[in-house]
Amino acid sequence: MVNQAEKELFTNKRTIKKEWERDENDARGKPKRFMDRTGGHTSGLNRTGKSCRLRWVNYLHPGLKRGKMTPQEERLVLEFHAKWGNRWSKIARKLPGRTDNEIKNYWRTHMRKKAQEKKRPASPTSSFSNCSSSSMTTTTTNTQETSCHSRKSSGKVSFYDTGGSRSTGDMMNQETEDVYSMDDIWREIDHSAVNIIKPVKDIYSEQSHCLSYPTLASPTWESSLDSIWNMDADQSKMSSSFANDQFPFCFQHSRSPWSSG
DNA sequence: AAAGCTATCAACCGCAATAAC
DNA sequence: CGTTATTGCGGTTGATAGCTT
Repeated sequence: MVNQAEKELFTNKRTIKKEWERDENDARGKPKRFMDRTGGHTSGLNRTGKSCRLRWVNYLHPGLKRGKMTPQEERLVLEFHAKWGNRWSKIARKLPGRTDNEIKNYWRTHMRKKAQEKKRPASPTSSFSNCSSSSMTTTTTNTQETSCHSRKSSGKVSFYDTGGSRSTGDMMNQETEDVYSMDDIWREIDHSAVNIIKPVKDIYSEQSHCLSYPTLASPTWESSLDSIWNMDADQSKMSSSFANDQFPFCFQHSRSPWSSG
């Protein structure tokens, strides 16, 4: 949680450094990596505007939830991933307080776990170690569309890219030998999990474009954050205007507050 | 207690799209 | 209208905490 004084540190880019110094020993106590390998402007910081922005979005944002995913959230991630594949930002918009990065990380861990368990000799209790094992949902078809969407240009193949029937690169081939393939995982999910859980739509109205979560990290920010998390893919096009509306304190300049130029 | 292993998650990379000049 | 800067995104890496042996 970032208090008012901390928020105000963002009022202009010059204060970011202060915030950074303060944050250096933040609650988690983890040392941060301050290397900037992008070679951009750093404004005396070992940070670019870009990395500042990223850190705000993924870590410092007062509306972010902390802690483990709830069973509901896990379910939602699975549901929406089945729908949209690796469209993490889109999924994140449906999960108030969660970032695409967080969801991505979760998914990666999650799928790795699944892969490992699956790889083990068939065990009758084989499932995810958490409740999400029973929360897998129906379709896998859209994952193909997904992977088309991901990595438009580089053609890299991700470990956690659920891949579908996409042509597999070297990495995937390797995985077939070393690790349980994502295709297999999805097949497994298909076979085992259909109808196990109540469809997400029954829990949260999709029409609302957002899940009305009972708690947000910051009540003060709730209303504004709602609109952030409510943003749909198309709405996100308006992100620039959102920036001005939601974070007036940090967007005093017409250009980005993160830029150091 | 120490070493090895695993899980977690913040941050980096690089590309594309968009905005500002 | 071209150039440059910024933002958004998905993929990936690596440090570290915590667990196991």
